[in-house]
Amino acid sequence: MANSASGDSVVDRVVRVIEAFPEGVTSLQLTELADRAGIPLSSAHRLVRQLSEHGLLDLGVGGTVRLGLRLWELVNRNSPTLALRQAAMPFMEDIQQVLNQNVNLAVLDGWEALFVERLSRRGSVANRARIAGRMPVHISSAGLALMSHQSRELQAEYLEQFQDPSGKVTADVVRHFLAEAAQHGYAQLAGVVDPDTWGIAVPVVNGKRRTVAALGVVVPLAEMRLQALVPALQTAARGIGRQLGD
Amino acid sequence: MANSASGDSVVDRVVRVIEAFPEGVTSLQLTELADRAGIPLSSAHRLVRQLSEHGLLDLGVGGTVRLGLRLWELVNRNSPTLALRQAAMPFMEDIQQVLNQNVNLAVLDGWEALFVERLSRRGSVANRARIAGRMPVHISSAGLALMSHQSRELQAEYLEQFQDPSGKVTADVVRHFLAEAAQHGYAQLAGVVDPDTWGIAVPVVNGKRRTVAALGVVVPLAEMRLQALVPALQTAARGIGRQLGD
DNA sequence: CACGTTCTACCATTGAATGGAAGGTACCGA
DNA sequence: TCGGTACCTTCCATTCAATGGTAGAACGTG
Repeated sequence: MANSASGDSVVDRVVRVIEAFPEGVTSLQLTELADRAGIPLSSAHRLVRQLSEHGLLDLGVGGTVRLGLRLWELVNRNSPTLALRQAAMPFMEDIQQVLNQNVNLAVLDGWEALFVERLSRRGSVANRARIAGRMPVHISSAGLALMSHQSRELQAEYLEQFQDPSGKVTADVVRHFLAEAAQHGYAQLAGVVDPDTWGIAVPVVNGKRRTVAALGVVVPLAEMRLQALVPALQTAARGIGRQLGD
Repeated sequence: MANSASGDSVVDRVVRVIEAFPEGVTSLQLTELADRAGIPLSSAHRLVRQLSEHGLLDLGVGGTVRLGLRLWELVNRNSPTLALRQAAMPFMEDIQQVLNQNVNLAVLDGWEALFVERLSRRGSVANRARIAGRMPVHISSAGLALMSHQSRELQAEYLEQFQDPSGKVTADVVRHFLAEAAQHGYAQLAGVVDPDTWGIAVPVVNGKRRTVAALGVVVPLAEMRLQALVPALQTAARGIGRQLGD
């Protein structure tokens, strides 16, 4: 026994500690954290204490561990999506005002759409699609809008490895969706979380003609009017793209 | 020379790498990063590569280093301020709709107010007070609102160490501000970034009667109407506090 | 084409990280 | 009141992972 019996580096462990928090959980007991991260308690304790001395974690009195405010601050100040979000925010507010629907902004990460910003429909009670949430490409309008405007190579690679865990969707179906989205310039899809809602998303293209994000809305089926929604979204998306430069 | 000639641990270095990004800067060259973090280039390179393999950083082709999307995702999913922001968001939108002013939400971290959420006034061009920004307690209405409702001990400790770098404000002046804020139940202060604006903030109190946040607005001097602003803020703040529980 | 700059890879050296064990502390139910 | 359990925290001899000087590769530039 010495520098890690399990053969992982300090960096590995730091990552595992941060990753150990289940989605939406903000605090964990030290023992549970050590357990989840697969680190011996004494090592976990030392590591957590070190990190909390730097403010990346917050080790409370009874062994309660939270992510540190300082970490949140650093990440949000220097976030890779900072410029995107700043450029998009005013346009997203426009959409929110004009259409009065839930508006969201997503980027592609791996084979998933990662939602980086969101504005709720005024008066809406629950806002399901949380910020920093993920959705697989093939079951989100944002994902389809993003993927349908990527390079042929990336799309091929995506379709190559595609496999729907539930077995409901085949690669051919997805291929069809992507082709349709590429042709129309927007993607639409029946809501997954809520069957009575539809998602519509359009690509956001930067100065280099690269699709860097998708701007979308989630609307109740009853209010689904493509003729009204798509032009508004496309206009806003073009505005965002112009702000981005690059 | 061996495990760090400078005598710092791996954890120290991981922290310094993340902290190396200046405010608002999203990408850094490897050499500059190593320089800023005070780490030998070869070590920095190895460390960055390890972190980027886990997605905490993103090491681009030409040695361009960014914070990783995964880090942003993890931090925002499990942020210590998640519950607070979720509880506050609807009320902040109410304020935005009713008063049509910049609305912000801050927590106390050290002797500074850390802004954790923000909604811009509709139609406002520049949104100065960035999210994840900090302001010293004594020159922000949010800071004063927060500090004025902390325990006597903490306030004493704060005033004890207080020193204004610019030398314009004395501890006695701050003491007076705090007393006033505590008495009135809100804090007001002339804008620091912009002399023609005023900040007004009220404390957000959770179920345990602990002041956990401050809800505030920034208004142009011409639209400064305490009679209208304070009751609205206080009502929203009580609503947030009720949602919080604890 | 030579020079400066930056990124990347290698590898012998060594002290920082490891984790079992033992000491605290708080809480519970009998 | 008292044993029992379940945490958190500290200690310290062992040892292997991290270190960083060095050198090569890949640029761009005057």
